[in-house]
Amino acid sequence: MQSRKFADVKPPYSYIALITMALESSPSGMMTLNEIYTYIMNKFPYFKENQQRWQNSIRHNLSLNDCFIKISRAPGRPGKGNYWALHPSCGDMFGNGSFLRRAKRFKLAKAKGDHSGQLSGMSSYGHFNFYGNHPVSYKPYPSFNPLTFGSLSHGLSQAQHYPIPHKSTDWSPQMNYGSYYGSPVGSTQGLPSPGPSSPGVPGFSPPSLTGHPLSVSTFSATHVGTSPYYSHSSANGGSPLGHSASGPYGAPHGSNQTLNSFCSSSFPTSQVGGTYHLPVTVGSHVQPSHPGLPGGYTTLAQSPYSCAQYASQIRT
DNA sequence: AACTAAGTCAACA
DNA sequence: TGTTGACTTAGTT
Ligand SMILES: [Mg+2]
Repeated sequence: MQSRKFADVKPPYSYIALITMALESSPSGMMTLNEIYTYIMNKFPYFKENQQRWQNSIRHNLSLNDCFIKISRAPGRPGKGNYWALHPSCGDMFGNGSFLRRAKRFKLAKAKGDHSGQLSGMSSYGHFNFYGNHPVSYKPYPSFNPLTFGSLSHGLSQAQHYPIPHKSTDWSPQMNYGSYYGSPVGSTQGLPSPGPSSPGVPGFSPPSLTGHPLSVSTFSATHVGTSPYYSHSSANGGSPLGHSASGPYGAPHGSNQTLNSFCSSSFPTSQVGGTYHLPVTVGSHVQPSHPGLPGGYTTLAQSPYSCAQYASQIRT
């Protein structure tokens, strides 16, 4: 009788739930608009149709709701659009047992003057630094010791990480929709699959992407080997990272240099306009394989998440 | 019925 | 791609 096909039934999730589902599935916690589209379409064939309509709604929701934030692309990273992520304090938005209608919206306190960015909701991230729109001075989180990062200039070998767990909502359809996947309630069929692991990149030990993209954390990634990347570069041309090298990196492409790279996002994320920018505090030590040649230091990348971005970029 | 979350259409940057 | 407003639909109280 009901020859209604799976793809004809609208999934029992609001657009906000769908976006959240997509972002949670991302190892980095971030996705571009198009990646969100793709995720939703792949997961729910229903959205293969009427794309103009629902994709408009997706954009509308991203902009309108404070639970979704915009994170700029890493400098020099090609591609269109910014990244989107969950606001680190939006908590569990579906605790009321409905993926269609939340009990309350997640709303930030009204922006007064220019000192907005304060939260109205309870944070589920105890260690999150949030200094959203603070104009000038950054105030580190209590458990964050600025002195920890004083050693940047002599190379960081220890990882300082403030673990902030990824969110992992159980997206199982609710009671009334238990048959959505054509299987008993409680089945995990059709649920978001763990995202692909970040690609490996020479010179970078892939950082573990646990935590929120905006979380303050440091990690180290040491690698010894050939460094084909760090030739002298200007603007954003020479370096595949899109940064200009400031150290004594006159070495020709492909020459043997010992590269000890580390990443350390030591400063709070900044917010300019509505857009968040990841810290640019990643560095590397270069020790030339031939004695006598100077080593050096340069700023290369951003946070672990930026590194992951760069990683996929370099891979190409 | 009032209140509020969510969906649609659409202008515009 | 992203923001915003006007309007509609619909769930909660
Ligand atoms: Mg938003």
